[in-house]
Amino acid sequence: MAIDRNTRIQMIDLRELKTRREEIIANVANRGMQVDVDVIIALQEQRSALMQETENLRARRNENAAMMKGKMESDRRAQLIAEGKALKEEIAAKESALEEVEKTYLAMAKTIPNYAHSAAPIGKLDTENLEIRRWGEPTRFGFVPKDHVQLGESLDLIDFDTATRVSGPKFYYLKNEAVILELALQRYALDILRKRGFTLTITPDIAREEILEGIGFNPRGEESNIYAIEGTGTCLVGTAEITLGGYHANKILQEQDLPIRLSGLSHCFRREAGGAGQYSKGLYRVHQFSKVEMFVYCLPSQSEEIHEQLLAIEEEIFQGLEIPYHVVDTCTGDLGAPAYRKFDIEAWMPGRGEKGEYGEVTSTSNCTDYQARRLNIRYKDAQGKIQHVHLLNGTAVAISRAIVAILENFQREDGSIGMPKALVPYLGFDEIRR
RNA sequence: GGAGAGAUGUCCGAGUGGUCGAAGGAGACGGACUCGAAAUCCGUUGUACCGUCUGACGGUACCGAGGGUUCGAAUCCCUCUCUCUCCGCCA
Repeated sequence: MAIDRNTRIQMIDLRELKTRREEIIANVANRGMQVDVDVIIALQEQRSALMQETENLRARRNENAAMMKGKMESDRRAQLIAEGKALKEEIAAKESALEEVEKTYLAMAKTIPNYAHSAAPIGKLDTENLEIRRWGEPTRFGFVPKDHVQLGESLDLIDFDTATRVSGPKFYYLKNEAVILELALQRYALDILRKRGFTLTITPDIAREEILEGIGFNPRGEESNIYAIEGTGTCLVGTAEITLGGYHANKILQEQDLPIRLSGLSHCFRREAGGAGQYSKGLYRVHQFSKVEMFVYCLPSQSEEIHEQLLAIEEEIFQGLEIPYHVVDTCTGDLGAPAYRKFDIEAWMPGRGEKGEYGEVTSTSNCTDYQARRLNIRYKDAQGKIQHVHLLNGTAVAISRAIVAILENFQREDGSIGMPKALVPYLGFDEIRR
């Protein structure tokens, strides 16, 4: 019965499936994904045909029922009832056939990724991302620098061992000045966002599975990075992007209210299943961290410009922290299904790898209408036409990774660590020393 | 956690199984009146999908969600979710 309710669950505009077929096929290939577009088109046609047949039958049923409103001879009535019963069976059969086709159609259609920006570099691996800008030079030391794990231990700032005993691997206690540093970073970022017109929020750390799916996360299954909470239909959020995107789910927004800029401070939980490896130690990849996230709802015509603005804010934040970084334009294979274009900031981390490396600290994506379609977030334009909004997200500061960058870049030969000037007012101290 | 009440369009709110996509009111929009405004009067005012000569149109679905009964369900039955009130617990 309620089949067409599910048709909302789509990502790209499926009405464009046939008209943009070549483009979609090329995009799937550029992203290194496997989606058989022609099978989906065939299913779409089947679905449409079955729908028409079903609807015609329903029209006849309605007509038949309407004829029985008044009084009539019992013979006539008995005849109409018999016809109605026959129709009912036909409809049920047709509906279940339709449901079958529809299920497969939608399941496959959901795997089609968003279109990609024409300027996004084409490539499969993150090593094919394009460096578009570099700020500052990698920090040089007149001594052998330590990594943040050593620094955190010697200065009694981070305790991984106890956290492993209490909570498991990839958890940590922040201690002493590191606690103040976390809070200072949060406040520093929030103050900048407030000046840039964002509404500040602290979001729930738990969200419903539908919302996770709408944003494009996969709440279930082996490969899922998400912690599901048994028996509740909810999950621990992987990022406030989820709760900020869910904020206006199923709403029709007013054009004059756009763009809506939200920032969210939340904990972020990642299972990182099977994520052990070279960079598994330390704060870089952990099960729980705090993050200040930016999220924007806007008109389609605004999204590219706002994407640049989000990147500019991220750069402002890291320049204020005096941390050398570069910006990469993420290649098609590394975009993920919802993103149309994505920029990452990778900060210089002296303790990473042999001689220091850049490591991702922020990421900002323009998801165009892809998430909005799933979350059913629309706006009414001047002509009264209802259209999907564009959604963008970006990291203001992921605290754990920012701490990695600060500890490693600001370390001194005597083992103490200086602090970025911009943070001192929030910290109440300008170095960490034992 | 226990007990009870409820969920209808942008909002409030009515709705004996057929005449209900849904009364009435508010709001919004358009128009009349006015120098202008208020008041008054008239009209318009949901979304999605399928089809189409893509234009106005035709059809189907939607009264919290899912299922059932019936020739026919906003209306009857079952399940779930959410909201409110009271009690308990608690930061």
